[in-house]
Amino acid sequence: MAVVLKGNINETIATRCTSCKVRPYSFCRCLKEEDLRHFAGISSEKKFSNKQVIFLQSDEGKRLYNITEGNVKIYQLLQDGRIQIIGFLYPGDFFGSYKKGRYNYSAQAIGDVAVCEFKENVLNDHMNKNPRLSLELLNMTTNELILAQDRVKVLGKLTATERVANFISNISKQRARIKWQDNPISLPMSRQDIADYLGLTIATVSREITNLKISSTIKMISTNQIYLNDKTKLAELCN
Amino acid sequence: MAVVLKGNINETIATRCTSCKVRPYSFCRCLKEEDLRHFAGISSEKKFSNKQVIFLQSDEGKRLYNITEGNVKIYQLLQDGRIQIIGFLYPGDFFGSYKKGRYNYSAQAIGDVAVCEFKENVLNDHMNKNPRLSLELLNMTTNELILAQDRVKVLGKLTATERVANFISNISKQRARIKWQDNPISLPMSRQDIADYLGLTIATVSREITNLKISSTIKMISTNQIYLNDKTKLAELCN
DNA sequence: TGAAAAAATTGATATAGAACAATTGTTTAA
DNA sequence: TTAAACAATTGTTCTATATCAATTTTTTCA
Repeated sequence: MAVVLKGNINETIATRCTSCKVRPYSFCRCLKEEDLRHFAGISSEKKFSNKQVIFLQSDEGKRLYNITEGNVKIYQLLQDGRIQIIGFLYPGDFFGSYKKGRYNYSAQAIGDVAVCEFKENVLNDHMNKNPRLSLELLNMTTNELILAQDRVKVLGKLTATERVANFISNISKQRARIKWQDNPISLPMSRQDIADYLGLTIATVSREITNLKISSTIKMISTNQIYLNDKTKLAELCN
Repeated sequence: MAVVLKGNINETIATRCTSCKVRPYSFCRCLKEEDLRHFAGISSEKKFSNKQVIFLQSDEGKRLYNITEGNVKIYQLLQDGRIQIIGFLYPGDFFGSYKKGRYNYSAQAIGDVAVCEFKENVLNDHMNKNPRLSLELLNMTTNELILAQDRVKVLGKLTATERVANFISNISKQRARIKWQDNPISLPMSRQDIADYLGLTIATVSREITNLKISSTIKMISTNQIYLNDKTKLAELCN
């Protein structure tokens, strides 16, 4: 926490953006230092606590978000209460896509969360003036698309064992990407969330985790802390 | 076919683009008439026949495609031969996303297909000069992302009945979007393809179609031609 | 046109994972 | 610190869909 001011010290005007720790992983990384002041002006910071709703699928889609702290789950709810978690998002992830004015999913905080909120029309204006920004957002959206397509494969063809192995392996990789400790890993979400994400039930997820323990592919440090004992074995189980 | 020349007749220089019938549905719709000549120069037309491979997942990802005619299936192959079809693409659809230089899926023609092929670096250059283009491609990619996320829900939570109903309903909607006849609809792909798309087996898909016939929700005109008898009932089955 | 091949349908059986339920482990807060 | 509430694990049974297999229908091409 003491290093937060690093880099600001010699600047006349410090903004949220100039000291933002997730900028290297966010779409705004393409902006030049001199653009940041204005950019900070078109967004506002918002905070959410565990289980707080950021928006619902039925809300009018007018705002877009970038995570600066914590994790967010995005999910679709069916009429009869069935839930499908579309994704668990990390710092630097951009979300809030909508169609015909409605969001395509609901979004909820997992633990404490901070986001940058953008008004859709203001951000669009800014992208028109800053072509680099739309190109960067295109790159990020393309990456998200690739992730979604991989999830289609997971849910369409993989067995329960493969899904859970994949899940653990991906979390480790995801954490490495944003320079977090990638072993042991902590799971910020509940077993129910994991089940709703993988298209399984709690019981099946729990049994598969038990199997991974038995084969000593993983070791549980606590319910939500997993040490990857044997990454090779884990990779083999992924498919 | 006689109408192909319509609109070209008074132009000094006709290009593929000026007479292109899918431009209203493609990312290039944002270009001005005077840009088209140059744009036609940076792409080349390619044709494929049924089951011909457009690219494999293992190929070096350097080219991007826009469908001008026919349907394309994109799919991922697992080591042991399992296949998951990620999507069936239509005229106007853009594809070829890749990560770390490799495509994220393989692409194969269904029936006769024509595409515009772009070299990735040339298209990128063009987007830098034409910011409208990256914004348009961002919009299209966002829509694709929304479709992929809906597929996550279908494969993660819907029953076989719901999946097949959804599939038929979506094809009808998709056809309406590009101004094709939306009832009856024709299915350009085989039952095996439908199964690999929905995460089911041929047998299950066949049984579900039979059920839809029995409940007279649909009527089969031929194996690949379906008349939607009762769209309300079909919508109810969707979830 | 008609025989061979391929695709789709339908039937019988098996099974992965769901559903339901009981137990154990972990937080929470008084 | 301890009981109440909640979350996770484990056990048992059930079911939706897979698998295997036999027809039937459609397509291909000689």
